Amino acid sequence: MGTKERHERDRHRIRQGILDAARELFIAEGYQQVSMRKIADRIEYSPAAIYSYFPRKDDIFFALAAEGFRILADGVSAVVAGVEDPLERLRRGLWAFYQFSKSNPEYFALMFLDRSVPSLSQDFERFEFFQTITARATADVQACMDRGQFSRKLDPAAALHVLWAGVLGAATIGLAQRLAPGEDADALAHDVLESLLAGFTTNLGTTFVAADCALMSEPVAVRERQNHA
Amino acid sequence: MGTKERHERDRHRIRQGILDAARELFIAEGYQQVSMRKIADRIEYSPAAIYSYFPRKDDIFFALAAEGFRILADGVSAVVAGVEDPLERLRRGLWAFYQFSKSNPEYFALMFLDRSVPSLSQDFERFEFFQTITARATADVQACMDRGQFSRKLDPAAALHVLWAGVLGAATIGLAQRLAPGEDADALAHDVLESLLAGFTTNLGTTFVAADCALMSEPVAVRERQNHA
DNA sequence: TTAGAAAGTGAACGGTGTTCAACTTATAAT
DNA sequence: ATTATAAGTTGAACACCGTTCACTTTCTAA
Repeated sequence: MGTKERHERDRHRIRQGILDAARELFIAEGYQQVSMRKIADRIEYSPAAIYSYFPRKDDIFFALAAEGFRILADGVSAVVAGVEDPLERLRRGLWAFYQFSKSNPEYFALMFLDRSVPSLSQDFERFEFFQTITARATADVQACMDRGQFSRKLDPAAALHVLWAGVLGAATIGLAQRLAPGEDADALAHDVLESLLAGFTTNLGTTFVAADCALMSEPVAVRERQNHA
Repeated sequence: MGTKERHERDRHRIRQGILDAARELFIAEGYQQVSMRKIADRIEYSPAAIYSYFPRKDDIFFALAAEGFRILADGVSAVVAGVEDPLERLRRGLWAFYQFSKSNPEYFALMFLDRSVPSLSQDFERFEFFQTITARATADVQACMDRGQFSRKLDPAAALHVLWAGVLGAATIGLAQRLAPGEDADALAHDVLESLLAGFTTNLGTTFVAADCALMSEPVAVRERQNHA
């Protein structure tokens, strides 16, 4: 009979309980404040019990990041759905990305900023996120090129990365509160996005390969003179 | 007699020793790995002794971040020195910023990414960095506008923030290794920078105020349905 | 020489991630 | 129904962490 199945269901239920507790702490107080003991308190288990569900604390955050990618992908999809113009689709999708950084700052930081969960770098869920979202977005860039809204010299995948990096930077600044007081993070994100899109209409020979990159590479000598007056 | 002065010198010397030890650990192993006890071991004092020089651990990182801003400002200044063309000055300065993120990743993360040292948000040294560097860079943007290299509709300060955000985003992606394998962070940074500069030549009505920002603001509903199959 | 301040320390507090021998519980086989 | 075995859970411990504080040492100034 289905005792095995019941067992599996129970395990899954507890696993979800751990994730739920972790997520609540994580969203409310941030990555640093989530501890195994706090999670254990919340689910009324001992801290050691968690380790049979998640061998390392990082694995919990890996799972949360996977959730984050799903949430982001859903959000972007929802915003883009039904919009015909590819340029407008790009605009809205990227703006949804920025909005995600505002409404889910902890998720955003975990997914794109934080380097203390190294397993995230070769993420699996991120790969799925890339599949569903970037494939569509790359096609949109291509469509913009075909329609003459973008320069035909662009590499669509590279161009998308550029847009992504720009919005990521604006979101990061907004999040880290590294703006002078009075600056508006929304305006910054908007301007970055529009500037990049405007740049893509230009066909003034941007190569989008690392071609003339070497010319700029003369690295800045910074490691010296760390002691000042 | 100068016993008072000697005392002050001694205190300064030990203070520097603490910073040196912290910096070595910090550069070699990252923010997370620096502990008061490790610093104390290195300078052969007890952990408690540090607290009379730096009341909180954060204060050490605040001081390190101040160093970082000095190093960055010097690096950018050195690269920009002697270059006449304002556009080229911007290009080189921003590229130096990107290079800084590669050669001093821990400094970069501490200064621009990390949110766990909240005192950094209202930094004093950062203010000086803004004074020296952004004043000059803003003037360069203005010069580019005057020469017709940039659209005359730009707000120079806002435009500089946009450039900064773009490069920051590319640097962040390079640092967090959130790129698909095979992608080149240098090429990305280069492309972001050139795309933005290209966008600034366009005068297709980018307002650079949060004006039409509201139109895009329809926030993405993401907080629901966090449980999937 | 001595009073007093300054500097430095050891031990502790409450926290962290993680491990492991032991204990309890529930299943499966006899 | 009893027992052997597996699964699940736990308390205690280990080695860390930032920080505090009573105490000792060291040095200066009177």
